Amino acid sequence: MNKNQSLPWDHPRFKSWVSVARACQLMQATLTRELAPLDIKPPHLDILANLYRFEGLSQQELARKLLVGRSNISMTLPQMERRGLIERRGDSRDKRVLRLHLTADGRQLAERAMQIQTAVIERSLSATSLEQCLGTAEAMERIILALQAENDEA
Amino acid sequence: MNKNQSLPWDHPRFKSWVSVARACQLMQATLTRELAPLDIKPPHLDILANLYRFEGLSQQELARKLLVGRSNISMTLPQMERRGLIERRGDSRDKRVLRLHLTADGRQLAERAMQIQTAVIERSLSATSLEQCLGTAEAMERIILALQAENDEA
DNA sequence: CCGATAATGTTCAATATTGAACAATAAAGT
DNA sequence: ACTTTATTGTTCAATATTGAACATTATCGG
Repeated sequence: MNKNQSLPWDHPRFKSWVSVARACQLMQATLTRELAPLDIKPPHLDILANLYRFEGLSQQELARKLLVGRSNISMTLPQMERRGLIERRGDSRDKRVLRLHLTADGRQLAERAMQIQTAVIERSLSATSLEQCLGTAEAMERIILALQAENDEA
Repeated sequence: MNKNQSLPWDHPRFKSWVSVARACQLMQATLTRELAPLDIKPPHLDILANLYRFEGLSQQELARKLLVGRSNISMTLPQMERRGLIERRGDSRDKRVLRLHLTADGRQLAERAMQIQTAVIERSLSATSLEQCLGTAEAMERIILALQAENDEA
C-alpha cells in the first residue's frame, strides 16, 4: 500500500513539470553546444541580451533580472570587460552604482548569439503550434507570479 | 530599420520559451530554499528520486538520466555514501559497473524531499488547469524529442 | 586466443556559483 | 548636523560542474 503515500509520478502536475524541467535542461545543453563557436556560454548570452535590450542597467538590476547573486555578476563582468564586450561607467548621481553598456563588439556578438539562440528555439518548437506556445507561455507566466510571490515573502 | 534583423523579443516562440526558462529558474530557486532544512540541494534530490524509482541503476545510466557528466556523479555519490544515503555495489557480471541502491535512511529522506517538491509544484501550478498542464507537458515532450534528436547527431 | 575498440568509473585542473563579510556611499530618522 | 539603517559593488572561501586524461574491464574481429 506504499505507506499511504501516493508517488509523485502519479501526480499529473508533477509529471508535467518534470517534462518542463527536462526540456529546459536539454535546451540549455544544446545552446551551450551551439554557442561554443562564439566562445561564450548561456550565462554570457543572458548578460549580453539584457544589456542589448536595457542599456545602462546597473549590476544589481542585472543580477535581479538574471536571478543570480550580485557576486556572480561582480566576478563575471570584469572578464567580459577585458574581452572588450562591455563597459562599466560610474553613475554620476549615485557613486555606488556602475552602469553597464555594450561596446560595438559586444553588440555585434550579442546579435550573433541571439540569432543562434533564436534558431535553436525555432527548430525545437517548430513542431508545436503557435497556439500551444502561447498557451504554455500563459501557464508559465502564472507560475512565475506564484513563485515570485513565494520568494518575496521569504 | 534595425539592420533588417527582427529582434528575438518579437518572435512569439522565443518569448514563450523565455517564460519557460524563467519559470524553471524560479522553481529551482524555490526548491533550493525549501530543501535547505533537509540539508540537500536539487541535484541530490534528483539522484535520490531516480534511485528511489530505478533501483540498481549504474552511475553511467544515472548520469544520462540527469543529463550531467559522469565525473559529476563520480564526485557527488561518495558524499552521499558517507552520509549513509546510498550504497554502491559492484556488478557481478561486469566488474566495471557499480550498481546504486538507497539505504533505509536514503529512502526515507527521498520520500520527505519528494513530498516537499510535490508540494511546491502543486502550489505553483494550482492556478493552472489540469488540461493546460497536460497540454504543456505534451508540448514539452515534443521539444524534448527534437532536442534529443539534435544532441544525438552531435 | 589476441589485438583493437569501446565502455565504465576516477582523478585533476579549470571554471562557475553561492553566501557571508566587508567598504563605500546614500537615505532616513532624530 | 549626526547617528542609524540600506544599498551597491567587491572579495573570499566553500562548493559545484565540466571536460580531458587515465586505468580497468568488456567486446569485437580477425
